[in-house]
Amino acid sequence: MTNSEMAAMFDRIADMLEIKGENVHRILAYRNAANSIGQFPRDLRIVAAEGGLEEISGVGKVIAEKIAEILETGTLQFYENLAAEIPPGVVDILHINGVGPKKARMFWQGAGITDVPSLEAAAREGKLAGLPSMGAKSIARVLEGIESFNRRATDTRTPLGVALPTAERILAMIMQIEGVGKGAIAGSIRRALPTIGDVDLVVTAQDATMVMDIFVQMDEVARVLGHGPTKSSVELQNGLQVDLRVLPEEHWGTALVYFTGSKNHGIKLRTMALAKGLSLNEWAFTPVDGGEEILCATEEAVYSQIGLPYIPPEIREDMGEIEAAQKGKLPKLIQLSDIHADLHMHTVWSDGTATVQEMAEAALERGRKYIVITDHSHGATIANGLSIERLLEQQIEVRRVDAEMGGAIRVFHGTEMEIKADGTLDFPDEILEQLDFVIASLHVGLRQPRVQVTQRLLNALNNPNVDLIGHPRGQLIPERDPADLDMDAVFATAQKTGTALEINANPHRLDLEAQYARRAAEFGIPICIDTDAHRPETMDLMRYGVMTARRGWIEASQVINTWPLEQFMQWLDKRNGR
DNA sequence: GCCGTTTTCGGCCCGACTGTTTTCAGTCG
Repeated sequence: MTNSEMAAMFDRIADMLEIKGENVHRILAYRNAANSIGQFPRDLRIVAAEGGLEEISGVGKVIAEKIAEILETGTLQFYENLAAEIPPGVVDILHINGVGPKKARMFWQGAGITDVPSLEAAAREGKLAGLPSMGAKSIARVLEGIESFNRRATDTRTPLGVALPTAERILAMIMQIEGVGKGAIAGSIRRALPTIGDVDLVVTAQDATMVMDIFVQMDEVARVLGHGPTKSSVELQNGLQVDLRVLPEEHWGTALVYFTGSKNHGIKLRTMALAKGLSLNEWAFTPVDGGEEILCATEEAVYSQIGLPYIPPEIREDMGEIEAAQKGKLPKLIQLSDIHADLHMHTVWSDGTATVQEMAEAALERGRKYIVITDHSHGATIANGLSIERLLEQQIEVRRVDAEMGGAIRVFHGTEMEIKADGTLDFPDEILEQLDFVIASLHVGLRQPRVQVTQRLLNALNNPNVDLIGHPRGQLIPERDPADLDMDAVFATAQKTGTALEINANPHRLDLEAQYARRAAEFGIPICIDTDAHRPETMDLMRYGVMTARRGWIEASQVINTWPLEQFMQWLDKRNGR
């Protein structure tokens, strides 16, 4: 069982305990454990063998024992017992917007409703009307919630690459409204999660009423979920939920911290504030023994009030950032402006849409100082991969373009080579030696058993001609889970060989994802952030890779393609034994 | 169920909006 599958199991336990009406703090404990496990970058089997499960935040004696039972037996008796007691459809009902544990339990035990279709039928046939607190409006709300539930039944979360542009468009529209001062995208988009539950926007205005009225009447709004004086929520036609908060400007700092989250980061800040005798919310710090409120117009002022330096939003996950801040050991995170190169892109030679020349010019326009042309190898038949003959032919063209660019941008020749299903590489060493830069990637056999798929990656790492592993885990967001890789073995090998690992900036990949990138960088493994562009415009997706790297605590010096050209060439020379 | 510069027991962050049992519980973030 993977970490994310185990996290899902603990989340489902929390759901079922909620329906049973268990103690809220016990439920929260399962949720916190699920959250920690889901973000944990190491294989729990190894951690369990080392006896270190209880060192994971939110995992105590009881949950550690449950993890061990899952690892040993493949299942958990506690979970099975709950699942036997509570029909699975009742847990689905809990996930309908507007239905919480109390109503889910009431529908089940009060009316014998055990799945979403029968809830919908009961609502339409008027059978909910007799239940407590189910007036006409509540019934209509349930039906709307079911409609939305069915629409997002396949994937509940939206890729960052879809949510961020939508959020930017809507925020820009709101900023046009008279009286609006500051505005920002907050929540999980600002923290750069690879997938987003809903869009959180915060703006300042002295009079929120007009802002709210315009917001809920936007053209692309499908329905209004809530419409209050400081907070409104809408669902867009594309299914995305957008929450807007409006506050006067003097509350900007506290509001932005509050709505950026994460929840656990915020809880820790509020707990620290309480230790100083201050209650913290989105409006202000309030002394608990009375006295004047302390307003913060900036986020810096909020952190300063708690005695901390500013913490960048991407690492606000309660994953050690507060402790690092206390010790003055926060990383100096990479920025988009640090990027000088793009080392993974495709052209018409394989499955790209532009020529070598056009890609070089597009990269130059974007301020890149050097690039590598890395078309697919012949094993990637579906992508029109290059034979050895075509690869060598392409090299002549790349050299010509490089010369013609006159030094304004350097254009290197490389490949994105298949790691074949049998574990061998697609080009022989004598060919690889003629290339400037070699990426090896998994595209096939991603569902192979753990030992087999891991060994293929280790084979590639152990080849001295391979400089970079492209999108190491092989996930596609949101539709394909990563390969079942032993990442501890991958990191140990990459550390030994000095091979770089990629953060693929394409929002459908974001691979390595942040928690693995963070661990790789801790191992001293070089990181490379690439767009994997198949057309000139997709070079603009670099920002998603940088956001992911920031979320992984990564500094510019750890990223190859922030280096000046000379440093990059020295690194290549050293790898090639020159 | 977790956790500790108040604590190994007794706490566990905080507020907005909605609908309804009209004074507050349920839901959400």
